[in-house]
Amino acid sequence: MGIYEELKERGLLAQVTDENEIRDLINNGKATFYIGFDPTADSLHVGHFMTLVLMKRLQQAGNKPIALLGGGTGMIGDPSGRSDLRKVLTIQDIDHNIECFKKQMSRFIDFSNGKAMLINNADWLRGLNYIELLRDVGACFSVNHMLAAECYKQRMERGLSFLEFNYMIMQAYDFYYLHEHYHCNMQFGGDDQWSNMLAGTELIRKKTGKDAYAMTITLLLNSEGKKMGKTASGAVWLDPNKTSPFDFYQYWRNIEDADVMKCLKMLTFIPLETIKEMESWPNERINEKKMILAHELTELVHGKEEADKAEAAAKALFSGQGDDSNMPTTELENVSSEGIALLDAMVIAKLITSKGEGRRLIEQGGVSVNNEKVNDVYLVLTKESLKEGVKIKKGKKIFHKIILK
RNA sequence: GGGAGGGUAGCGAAGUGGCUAAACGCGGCAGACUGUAAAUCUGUUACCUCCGGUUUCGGCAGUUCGAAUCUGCCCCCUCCCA
Repeated sequence: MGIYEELKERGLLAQVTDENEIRDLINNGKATFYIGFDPTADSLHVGHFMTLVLMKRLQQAGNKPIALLGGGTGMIGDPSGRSDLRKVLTIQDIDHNIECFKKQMSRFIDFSNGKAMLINNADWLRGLNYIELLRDVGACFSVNHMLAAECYKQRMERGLSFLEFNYMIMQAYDFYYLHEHYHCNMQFGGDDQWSNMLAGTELIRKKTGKDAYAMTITLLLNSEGKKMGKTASGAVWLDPNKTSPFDFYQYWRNIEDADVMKCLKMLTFIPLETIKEMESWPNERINEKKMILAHELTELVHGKEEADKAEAAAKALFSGQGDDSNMPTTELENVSSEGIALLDAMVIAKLITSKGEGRRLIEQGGVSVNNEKVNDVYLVLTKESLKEGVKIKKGKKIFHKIILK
């Protein structure tokens, strides 16, 4: 089975421009493909994770990946599928975010010995000359055609700025540029990028008469049709300082039953035969599958050691066995001799955003300290207990240790 | 440039002088039931030292004993005409 068949089997492929050509290219390691990442935040998140995993798969199959950082396109902001205007980022933000992305990417992609490239499109986009670009590239685009694109549909009703409208042109130009300078013959991306990617293949055809290919990856949606990797408090990040390995593990440990097999197929490197076998497991083993998924993904992102720790911590907390020394912890300094009010400690540990919320939680019986339910809103954690470390449980699943430094 | 309609809590959306910290729905959080799942039911959902007090309805300035609600100016958005 070639890599193309494997990707298909895993449910990763959404749309392709030319199935036969693409199969031939990637199965035989002839593709130099690029995937773009716009630096909209200072860390990659789960949405990027899937594309990184895909890059890795293709690299393993002998193809050459180009990770294109959007230092130029990020200044415009992609309107695809968005209902609102993106916040315009400053050049400092963008460059900072790019540095953060670079560090994280090398975990997944092997950049050694020219096996992969990391390029920033700021290198050519920021220096473009408007008039030249219009004559050179602008002439190749039909506004009528662009307006008909699905990705602008939502925005046609609510307003689309000229700035954002140009995003497609910039992305197409990237593909053309990479095609000319780096022999890039294929582009991958999320399915929401399809229109932008097609614009690129068309531009290349018009400018050079050559064919280039595009392929999109199925967006990772949960059984309710929402994008995965989002929680109430925001995205699930790959940066351990923004989403701890424990929380990352728990995110996957807690996914809905209906999504487990899909995530195993799409996100892990577990061989398909093994996954098929897991599919036949009886329903009682559903939690086992979730643990495998959570461990596997945590290992990919944070390494085996962190994954083991997260798993041990989870086991300790939820089934009372194993070691609880790895649960998320906040260290306090300067606690007065009377100790600190539980509510204050919870605010510091970011378990609650206001004391009002904390009071409500306690009144509703949602807080435990060292496995004892708290009834007193004014409970004070003594200095002595803090030296040993105090285990706070919020709701059913959130555990946090507070300890005196 | 002209005309019309808008901007209310995380989102959607009521309210059009005091009874409104602001209906309702979604989302969120917690409780019950469970399998760290889903579904369901219940409670809760601005902030504080929660008796009580403080700051909110695009912004600023007014009218009034009292304004999300009235007036003026400004900013932003949508639609129609040019």
